[in-house]
Amino acid sequence: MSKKVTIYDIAKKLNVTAATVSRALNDNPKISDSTKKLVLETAEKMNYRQNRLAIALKSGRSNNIGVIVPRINTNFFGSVIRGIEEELNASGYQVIICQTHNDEEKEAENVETLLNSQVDAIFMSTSSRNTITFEKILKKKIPLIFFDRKKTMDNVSSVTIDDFAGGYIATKHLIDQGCKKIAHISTGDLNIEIFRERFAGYKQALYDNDLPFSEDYVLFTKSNIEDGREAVKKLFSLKNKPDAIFSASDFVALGAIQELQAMKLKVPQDVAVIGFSNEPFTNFLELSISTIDQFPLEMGRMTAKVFLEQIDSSEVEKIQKKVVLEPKLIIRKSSNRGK
Amino acid sequence: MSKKVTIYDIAKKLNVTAATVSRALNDNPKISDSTKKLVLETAEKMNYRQNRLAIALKSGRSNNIGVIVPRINTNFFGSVIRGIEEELNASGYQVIICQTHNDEEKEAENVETLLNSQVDAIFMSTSSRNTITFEKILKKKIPLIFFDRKKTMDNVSSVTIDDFAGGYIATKHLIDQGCKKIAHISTGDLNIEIFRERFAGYKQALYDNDLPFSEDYVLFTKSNIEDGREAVKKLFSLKNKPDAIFSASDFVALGAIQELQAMKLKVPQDVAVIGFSNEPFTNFLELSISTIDQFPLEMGRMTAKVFLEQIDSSEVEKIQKKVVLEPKLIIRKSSNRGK
DNA sequence: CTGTTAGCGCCTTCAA
DNA sequence: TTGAAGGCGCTAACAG
Repeated sequence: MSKKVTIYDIAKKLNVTAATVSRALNDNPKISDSTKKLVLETAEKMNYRQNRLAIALKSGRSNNIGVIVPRINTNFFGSVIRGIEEELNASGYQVIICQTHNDEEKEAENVETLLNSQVDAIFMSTSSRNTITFEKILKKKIPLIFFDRKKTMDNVSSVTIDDFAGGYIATKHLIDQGCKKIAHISTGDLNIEIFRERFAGYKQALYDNDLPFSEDYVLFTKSNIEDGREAVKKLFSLKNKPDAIFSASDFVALGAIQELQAMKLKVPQDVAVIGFSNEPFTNFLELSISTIDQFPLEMGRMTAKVFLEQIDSSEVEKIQKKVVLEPKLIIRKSSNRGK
Repeated sequence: MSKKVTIYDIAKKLNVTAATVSRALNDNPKISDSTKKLVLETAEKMNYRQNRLAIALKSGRSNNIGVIVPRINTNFFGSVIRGIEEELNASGYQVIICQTHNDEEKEAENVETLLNSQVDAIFMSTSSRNTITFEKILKKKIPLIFFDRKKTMDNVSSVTIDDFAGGYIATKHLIDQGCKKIAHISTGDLNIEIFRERFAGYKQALYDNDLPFSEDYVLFTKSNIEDGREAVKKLFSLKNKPDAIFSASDFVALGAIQELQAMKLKVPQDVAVIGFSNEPFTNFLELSISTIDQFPLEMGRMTAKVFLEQIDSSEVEKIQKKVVLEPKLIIRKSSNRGK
């Protein structure tokens, strides 16, 4: 009652061959309705369950997709993965999760393992500087799709938001509130495209509105609350203090606000603040935080869709699709001076 | 350069047999150092990568673990999965994620698919009332381990927190603050053990401290902020209004506090509030919310460990281990009246 | 419509 | 120490 039931077992019982059983199970037209029905019934009765491993080995397709993220327990990545899982599951795929903790080596290991597992594609939000790991994937002819933290490469699809636009509209919004001395706190280094883009959007907005750009107003930190507090301490020790902060992270924005309030500065009157990501907590606060929505759920769904389209299409031409979602400005109390 | 390299390819190149290659690759002692070295080098050179599917089919072990949760993009489940992935990855396992959205049918489907995929174990936080799905798993002799939302069954391990204790210490804490009319907002129905336990802990604490229990003070809702607001409206339309609320969800606690403040009631002076889960946002608020920490990361790690121990041990006796973590009371502003 | 055969990539006896 | 052969469970020609 516990050992595995194979198609041979049910073939034996019915005095037919395994091929017949296989055909019946797969709705193959070349089979009589009577035997098909018989097979299906006994399969049910014997509690048969197909072995996807065998099918995978035979067909060369595992129906598994590998997803690599820095870590899974953040709202952003959790939501992206949720979107991926939902979309893919409906098409019969399963999702294998890997975390890198922003470690390049770990990321390379994960890729290696996923390739060994014969995944049909790899979706990733990369933490790597170089691209050799990715070339390994492409060499294997398996689709690689970036989401959020992409790397610009040929033959690779990606789903991102327009981070430049995100940085731009965030900064423009602060300018519209009357701010003239806008600081920017960036998280991570500029090797990561998304942060480089947000920074570029910030600069462009300043430029377009005839505001000077100052190196002193740009800080690079990690993405923790405490980093936000530290950043504010530094910014407000300058002789020429800023009157607004555009943070590339909601957590840093929160820390910044906490520190500003500790310094008895009014938000948004004295200093307007806007974050990035629309983490749920930004809306729970008494002083709710303005931010940029990245639509992680849609990003995940879209990533899955891009893959599904890609495999549906003729293998002849490799499609590479660069989907760019529009970020959305969400104005809340931390930056709203009522125009 | 792109087609799959198998052990046969490298065998051919070396004029040996695939078996020899296999042995070399697996550090089999029965092989000369020279050929082993040669094989390893050419394998490297030819960019050989083992096919885990084939090994899985051969060995009957896929080295994949299925994890089933209601949904992945919450801090709690995200953190549990993170813990699981970290612990398991170190032992060469990969994690396949499935979401149920609290739907029993979906859960059954997920189990079915995972079994077909020959996962070596299933970890789950169940949304089901009945246990027939689980019996299918056990019949297949593959380990089933519950975490958080368990179902009491034989031959099944589980890792949970002591939800009874959680409900108890939360309620006791409110009593210690001088509250006498303590309401309880439960999320989900009482078919889910964790909520039943928290509720039981609440009642026991009242009983032990000679406080009366009243049905009027117990509400069942979903787990959204809005539900918390609604619950408070109901509770405060009673003639005999409560002076404290123990919510089984942080989100509901937040909604409750918002509504209380809207009603011009002081928290914690007029009404003390405590939530459950220690969602990060509870600590970000100006009026930080007291809560019960469930140690999700540890829970995930422990779940993985229980599994690893289980397979290491002799197969003869099925170990079933019921690990119960101690929840921790976290006192913050929403309930702290300074004794 | 059904049976036979072969093979996906690997490991593991059993011989040599 | 190495080779030969069989099989994990399934599907896909190719026959009949």
